Amino acid sequence: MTNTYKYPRPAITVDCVVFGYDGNELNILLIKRGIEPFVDCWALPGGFVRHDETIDEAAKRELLEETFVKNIYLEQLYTFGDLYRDPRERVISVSYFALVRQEEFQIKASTDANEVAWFKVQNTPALAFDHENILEMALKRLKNKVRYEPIGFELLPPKFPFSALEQLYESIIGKPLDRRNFRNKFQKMGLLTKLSEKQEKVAHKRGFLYQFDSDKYEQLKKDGFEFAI
Amino acid sequence: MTNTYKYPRPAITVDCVVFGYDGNELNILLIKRGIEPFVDCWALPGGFVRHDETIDEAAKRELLEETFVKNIYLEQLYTFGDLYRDPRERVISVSYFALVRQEEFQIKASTDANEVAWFKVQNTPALAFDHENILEMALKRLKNKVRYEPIGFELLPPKFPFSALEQLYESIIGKPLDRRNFRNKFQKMGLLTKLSEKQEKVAHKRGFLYQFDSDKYEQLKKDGFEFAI
DNA sequence: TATCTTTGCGTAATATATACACAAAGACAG
DNA sequence: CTGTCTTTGTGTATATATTACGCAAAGATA
Repeated sequence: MTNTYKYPRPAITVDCVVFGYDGNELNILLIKRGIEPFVDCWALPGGFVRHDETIDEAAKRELLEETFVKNIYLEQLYTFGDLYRDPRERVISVSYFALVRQEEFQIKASTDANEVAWFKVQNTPALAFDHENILEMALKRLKNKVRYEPIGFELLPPKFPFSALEQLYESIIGKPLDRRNFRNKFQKMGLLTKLSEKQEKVAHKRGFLYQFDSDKYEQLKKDGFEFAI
Repeated sequence: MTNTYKYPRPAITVDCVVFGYDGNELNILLIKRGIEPFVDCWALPGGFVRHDETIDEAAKRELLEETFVKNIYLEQLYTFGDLYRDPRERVISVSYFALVRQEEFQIKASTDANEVAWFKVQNTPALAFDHENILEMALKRLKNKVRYEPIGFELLPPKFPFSALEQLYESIIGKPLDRRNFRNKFQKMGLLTKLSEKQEKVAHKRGFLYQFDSDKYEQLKKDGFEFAI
């Protein structure tokens, strides 16, 4: 590293891949752009990094502005730095990967004259810029990560029946799991607390609700436990 | 994303964590800084991203300038964007993670009046900026990655005895492995070609040399094979 | 020729992953 | 209130993978 270089410098943005689960399918949050370039095109929520905030703060802020949800699972994904990602000028984008409980989430009606909507991951529209690449990378990361870290719980409500957990895993991994083996494995891990409450308003036998025990998880990790499914 | 923002903008750098293996220990390449800030302090090789190159190209270029090695294993690691990483002004750094065959490598004597040297990973000096954080992250990534992708071969010479492979894995993972189980596992995978050549100039029974068969690996991957050790 | 170090190999014991089926709960329709 | 439908809840046998472990032969050196 020699001396600080001069202008022109690339602009820096953050883009967030926000995953939600509606109890049925894995969804992703998109906004419809109100301005050029790619006006009226769907895109990942994101924006410029301010000079007085870290990149993580920028991601949190953008997410809050778009989703009104705090204390979300958020991690950095990858940085996209090709030359012509943005037709206006050079823009380097640090992408983030977020998981939200779609239930708790209120879609903000048209910020900056933007539409905001959930799309099924399996059925997304064409996206602005290189956002399809970003989404693809996020999906890969989610699929890998869900198998060796208990991040699935970030997508579920705090109390859930076992079947919800299984369906979530199936929809992320993309293939069916054996229900009995899945239950056995999870139960042996001891990360789930069985509540006395049951599901309500279901047209069949009601299942018990469970809670993820994050304290227990932290404790087990210290002893070398490795989550895997 | 609204409109392109104005100056001031952060500067963008790349920093490379270059791992090498000398047949005995895992090493990392550092340069001694010739200018302020952190003059005379050891640091990761890196530098500013030019306006006409992608960030990957910047990393490759910096690496070539420092190491004279091309066609290296190189992947993006993480982007560091805290406000005061660099005391001069705001600098966002995209870090990369590289593996080189230390044998093939020629250390360039004092570029820009800089010293360049290999350090044992277990015995690194204090580093400039937040480079210790970057190194820590790179080490974690390496330890994880070496277990589920055959990247270890990037550090070894093209022909190596089985013991070299085992020692490499042990020094990366940081604990001893059972020699027989390690061999069995690797041999069952079928990724190694046994050559008719043997080790030379060793004061004990000479072992056969092996080669990593990357074509076979690509082929197996297509059929759903997953490398793991 | 004895000594030293490393190579090269296989099997038994244990743990983990997979495959698989049936009875009970509860809503709803008739 | 009875039958039907769907989902819940559970256990075992089999196959597969992981771990632990010891001994003879090669080759250099003294």
